[in-house]
Formats: sequence, C-alpha cells, structure tokens
Amino acid sequence: MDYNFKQTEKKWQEIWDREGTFVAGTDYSKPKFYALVEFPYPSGQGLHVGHPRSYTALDIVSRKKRLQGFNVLYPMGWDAFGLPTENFAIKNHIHPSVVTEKNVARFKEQLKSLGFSFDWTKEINTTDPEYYRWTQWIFLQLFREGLAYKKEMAVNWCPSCKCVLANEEAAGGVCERCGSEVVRKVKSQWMLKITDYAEKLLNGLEDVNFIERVKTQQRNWIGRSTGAQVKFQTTAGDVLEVYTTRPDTLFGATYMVMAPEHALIEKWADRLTNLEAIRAYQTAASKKSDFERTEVVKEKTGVRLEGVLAVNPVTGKEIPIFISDYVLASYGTGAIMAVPAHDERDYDFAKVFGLPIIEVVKGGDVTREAFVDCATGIMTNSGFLDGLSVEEAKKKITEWLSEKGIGEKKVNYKLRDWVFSRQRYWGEPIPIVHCPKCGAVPLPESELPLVLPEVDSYEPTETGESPLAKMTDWVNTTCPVCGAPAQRETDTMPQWAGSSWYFLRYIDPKNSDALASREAMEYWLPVDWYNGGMEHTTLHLLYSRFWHKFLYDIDAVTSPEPYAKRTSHGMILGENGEKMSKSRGNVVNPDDIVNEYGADTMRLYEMFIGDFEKAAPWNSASIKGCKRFLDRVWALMDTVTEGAVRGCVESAVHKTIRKVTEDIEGLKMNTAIAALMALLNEISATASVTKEELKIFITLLNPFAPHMTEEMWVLLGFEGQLNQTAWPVYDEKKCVDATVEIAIQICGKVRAKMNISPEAPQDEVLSAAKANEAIAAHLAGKSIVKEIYVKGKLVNIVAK
RNA sequence: GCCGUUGUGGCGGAACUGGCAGACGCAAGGGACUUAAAAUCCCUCGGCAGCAAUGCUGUACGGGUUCGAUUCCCGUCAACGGCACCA
Repeated sequence: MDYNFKQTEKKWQEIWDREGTFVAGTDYSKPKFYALVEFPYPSGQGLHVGHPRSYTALDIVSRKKRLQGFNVLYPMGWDAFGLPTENFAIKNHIHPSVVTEKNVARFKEQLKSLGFSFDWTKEINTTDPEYYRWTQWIFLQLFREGLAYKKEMAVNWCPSCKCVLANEEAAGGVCERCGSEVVRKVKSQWMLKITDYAEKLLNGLEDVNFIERVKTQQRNWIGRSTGAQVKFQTTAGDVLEVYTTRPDTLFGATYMVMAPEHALIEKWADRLTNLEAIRAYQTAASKKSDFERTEVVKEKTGVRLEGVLAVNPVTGKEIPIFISDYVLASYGTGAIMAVPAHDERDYDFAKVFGLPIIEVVKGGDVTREAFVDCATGIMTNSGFLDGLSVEEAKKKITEWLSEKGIGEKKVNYKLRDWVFSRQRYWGEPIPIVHCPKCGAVPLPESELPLVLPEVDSYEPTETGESPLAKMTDWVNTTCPVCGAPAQRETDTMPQWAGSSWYFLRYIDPKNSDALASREAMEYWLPVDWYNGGMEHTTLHLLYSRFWHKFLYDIDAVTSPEPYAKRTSHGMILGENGEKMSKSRGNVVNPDDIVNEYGADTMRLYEMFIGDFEKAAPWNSASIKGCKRFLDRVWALMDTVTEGAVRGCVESAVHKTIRKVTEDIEGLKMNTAIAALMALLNEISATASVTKEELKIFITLLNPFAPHMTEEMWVLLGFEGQLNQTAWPVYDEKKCVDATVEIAIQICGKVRAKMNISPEAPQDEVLSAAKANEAIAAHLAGKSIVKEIYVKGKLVNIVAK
C-alpha cells in the first residue's frame, strides 16, 4: 500500500484544526515551554522557503516538548505594517488593509499546509486596532517617563520613499528598502531614548543564553568605551570639553578639533577672524550625507579657528583649534583633543596641516606613522607620567584630572537614540496632540486605540509630511488638557514598533485591560527559545529588549529580559549558491515542493539540508533522498510483527533515542535525521520490524514528519493520537554494545582491528592486540616503547 | 582597518572533551527486475599503486606540541558576515 501524502496531510491538518490539538493549555501547574519564531511580514510574494527553515526547527522542538509533558505555547502572527504593502496600495489604489488581509490569508494557508503546530487561537496582527492600541499605550508610557521626545535633527532621508530612515535602515548610505541614495535633511522627529538603556542592554546579555555572535554584535552595536571627559580652557574664556579613551596621552595633545556643528563656534563668531572660511566649511559639511562624511579613504580636511586658542591643561601650552568633519557632533562632546603621535586620524590631519607630533609612549617610530597599538609601552615626554606603563598612566592622570577638577572618568556609547517617526500612512498613529498652549500632549489612555483614518491617497506629500497631514478632519482636534483647538501628530511609528512587544500579546491576545494578564505573564515569560535571522540582531532584537526592559522598570511585565535563549538560522540560497531573488530567477516556491513531495518531505529536507546556523544552497535532487526515507519507513508496516524490541537492535534503538533527543535540543536536526536513517538501515537489514520498535521509531520521527507518523499510528492499531503520547526514554546501560570493534595502531597507524568487550580490562586487551597476527608481524624485531589503550576505541603500540 | 565566523570527497555535510576522517544523504558507475522506462532492490564510490591482500597519501597552506591533531598552539592565505573617522 503506497503512502498518499496529499490525502493524509490534509486529513491530519483538519483534525488538528478541528480538535484544537495544539492550543496551549491553561493548566499553569504544568511545566511550560514558550517557543517563538519571528512572525512574517505578509508580503505579496507569499511564503519563502526560508520561512519554514526556522518554523520547522522550532516546530520540532515544540512537538518534542509536548511529548515530554510540557505545556507548549508556539504562536504565530503577522507583522503587517510596512512599506511594500503601502507602495502596492498606492500603485493599485487598494486600501492597505485589504491588501494585508489577502496576503495574510495566503500566508496562513501556506503555513497550515506545512503542518506547523501553531496555536492559531493566539494569532495576532500588528495592524489590528485592538493590537496597536497597546503599541500606542507603550508609546504613551515611554512619553510619560521622558523616553520619547521630539527633536529637530538631521535625519537620513530617502528621496524616493519620501521617508525618514533610522540609521539602521540606511546602512551604507542607501535606503534599505529601495536602494536609493540617502541624503540628510533637517526635520522634527520623534525619538526614543534607547541610549538611557545602553548599560542595561549590555549587562542583560550576561544573563541570557544567546548564541555568542548575537551577543558580540549587540555589544559592538552598543559600543561601550571608557575614558575621560576633560576640560580645556580657551582664550575665549569658554571651556572646551572633550572625551578621550586615552587620557594617558594628554601630554601629546598638540591641537584640538571640533565637529563643524559644534555650538561654541557660534558663540565665538565675533572673535573668529576667518569666519567666512569657517562658514564655508560648515556649509559644505552639512550638505554631505553621513555616509559621505564617514568615507575613510579621503584625505583629511578642516579649517583652523583663527582668534581662539586652547590650553593643554598639563603642559600649559596654547594649542590651535580646528573644525573638521572627521569629528562627529553626535559622539562624546563633539570635540576631541588630538594626539597625532598615537592616533592615526590625528596623525593624518597633523601631516596635512603641519602640526607638531610629540611621542608620549615609547616603542614606535612616530616620524613614520602613528604608534597606536601601544598598550605595553612606557610613557615619555609626559612629566609626572614618565616611566609609567600606559595602564598606570591612565589611572594616575584620571585621578589627577579629577583632583584638579578638570576632568573625570566617563563612559560613552556608540548607540544612538532611535528615530521613531515615519512620514507614512501604513503604521501606528502616534497618540500625541500638539496644542499651541500646552505643547505635545499625550492622548488619554481611554481614547486608545487612535485608529488610522481612511484617506484618499496614501502618497506622502512633497514636503515629506505624512499622508495623514492632508486629513484635516482628523488632524484638527482639541487639546486633551485645555480643550483649545489643537492638531494631531501625523507621523506614524516605524515597523519595528509592533514587533518590539508581540511576544507579550501572544500570551493573552484578547486582553482588553492590559498587554497581557499578570498571571499569564508570570507563567509564560520569558520566551524560552526564540529563533530568527541574524539580520535582526541589532534592530528588532535590541529594540524589543529595550522596550521590554522599560516595561519591566514600570512594572508592566514580569521578567527583566524578554528572551531566555536566542538562536539563529542560516539563509536558504538558490540552487546556484546565490541569494534567492526574483531577478536571479532562482526562487523556489514552497507550494510546489509541498505539492510534489508533501509537507513531511519538505520539512525533513529543510532540516537535513545542512548545519542549521549556516547558509545552505537548495538542491532539488537531494529532496528525493528524504522522500525515499519516508517511503521506506512507511513500507516497514509490511513486515511488522507483534513483539518488543529485539536484542539484535536494542542498543541501536536506545542510542538513537539518545541521539535524537539530544540533537533536537541542540538544534542539530541534520544529524538527528541521519541517526534515524541509520536506524532504519539497521532494522531493514533484519528483514522485519516489531511493533514496539516501530512505535518508538515513529514517535522519534513524529516531530519531523507529523502527518505520516500519525497515520501510521492509527494503522498500527494504537489508540488516540501519537502527538498526545510520550517521548521515548532511553536506558544508558542499553546504549552499550556487548562487543565493539577497536582499532589497533602501531605508532599511530591502524594496522589491524579486533572485536572486544568494551568492559574488558586493559591488560587483556593489550595482550590480545599483541597476539594479533598482523600486529605480531609488524612488531617483529622491534622493542615496545609504550602501550596505550583508549577504552572501547583503540590500542596504540609505540615500537622502535 | 577593527570584530566575528568558516575552510573536510564530484556535491550537501558528519566526527563526543585530542583517539579508526568522510556517518547520513545526493550525484555518478555497475548489476537485478522490466518488452521498455519510471519506481524499487543489491554492489562500488577521497587520491595514487596493485588482480588482490595491502601499502603510501590525504581535513586551505607552512610550522609546532603529542604515542596520536579535522580538533590544541604560532604564522600565512582565502571566503562570508557585522562595524566602520565612535577619539
């Protein structure tokens, strides 16, 4: 009897749906397991074969955990706000919500066809007002606590999307979405003070089980550095403050540099004798995008501030001040002390302007290049620091500065505040009213959700304002505080907003009083295992940790970190090894694979394709191997006999239970499947299978191929559903074979093999080895220097 | 430039904590069944030499430690990912 995957898969998917098989339980006395995968953006293209890689892996983990007695929550939803939908709506004059609804339906059908054990009763959609009501609520809390503020600032502006982009979305100077060149534009923007949480976000990494490269990337992104903030007196009377990580080199500071935007320049305007040249430089710098400004290759430029000098606080010498775009206004104090002898950039600049280069750490040759990597060097030309190590000098000078009141220890971060405004339609409206008298006033929580109004056109205005600005009926309102005529904020939130807390809503998606009930959060939080792409490490993952930590601080959630464990999957590439894309013509549609081979084969193949964390090219031919395997498992039913596990396969069965159990936990699905294939080969070699053996086999296989194994369960005459039974348990003692084949080496080279009991004493094994014919021949005429026996593995005889 | 990851057959990939390299699968070749094909089943499958037993060689490259190294150490090269004038 051949296996009809189409009929069987449909049958079980309907049963699971109808019976609510995978609905998370409400019995909070049971141990819980919360598995999470990144919810998709329901694009018009439909599901990508990359989605199921992650979803299948945690589906396997979830199914196994259920069999092991855990109360499992494995939810799914839609991250549905976003530009592609809006752009599609603009082009085709269809409301984004209609487009979203259609795309969601398609995605849902595709996900169901793959047999994932999602709890669909927890389904959420970020564009649902009942959902974004709480996204807005979180914003109001951030506003109340002073973590949301509006700021005039130069922002990354995409001229094509007519939209402000976060630094993260403008990487490399191009728009992440459309690829256009990003320019700078000054706009008033809502900002979130993620920098206030830099230290907490960094420290929190110590307590979570994230794969190391995720932690490293987050640490680099936060970019903590320690140094000193130092005050330099100037001849203008004002203090020019700088941040440095190398206070030890203070004696070598021969000039200073300020960012072109530095506020003191305006203050000093009267004194500056070359103001015109300075203005010209400022203008030129302001026109450049962040990307142009940070191009490393170019030669250093700048203008000296004629008329004002600074005083080096340790040498007492007057030193010149420059402005240059190699100093960033947004980091530290926006000004630096330049130590050309020990900093490459300062060195380059000093060379261009012919400035003195004074060596203060011995060991390099500062006439040729900057001596930067000088941690082991000894101080010189540095007065009271001379002869100290760099480390000692840092400590001493910092103490000295602090005693004199001209400097103090300081920590800085590369992390910037989060630009939270978008001038688009398809996002959460920001619940703020601008009152001429009261300023920015938060909407009362009782008025949430602030629903997106219907508009005629979704296109942003030419001035870059949100399409909502054109909706005067909606925009014009009254101030919630004083009742005077006021206007609504027309910017919307970025797509990251809805995804920053969605895992909280899954816990209790219908709750109308809170994000989720306290009781449910106490039980389910934190997420036990979160899998997603590496591309979200510094954006989504950091943002959501920030929101969660904030919510924890205001006592709105019950755990300090949202995710206990984070793993990451590699991309699935096209057959040619390149990234899958329409333009490359190498896209594989999951629907086609499910149609031709079935969901179980598709799931199995995606797990067998290779190391889960690494990128893997798709290979149509290899899928057949997985199909063959399933067909052979199905065919076992032809030779099944009543009975327990036979002695001839007992250790193989127990070893496989151990291997599959451990490998699923370690996300090594490829070797778990290989172990099942190997066990099948071993059982097949005996030309029959007992019912108990097959029962264990299909239980182990169930998380991978749930449809076929459920069907076999019924056909074998077992009661109920396989997914509601118990995961097999192995016996460590039964994992041991009576005899094992060991290698006998002479000087590290295998010369013979023999079978022994793994429990045989060393003496016995060694003499048996030496008695071996081939070994004896090799040893003839030589004297034995050393004999090594590795239990159950090998014997090595060293002879001369 | 800095940080991180990786380098194993024709291909995807295995190998615990230093212990028989190439598990498992794909592709390929040979055979069985078939009028034929598909499917299925059996055999071979890193390289060189040999009918074979077997020997030598082999985990990017060059060294080192060790009885023994894909694994540890030093150096070199290459690829991928992240950051990139962050003082």
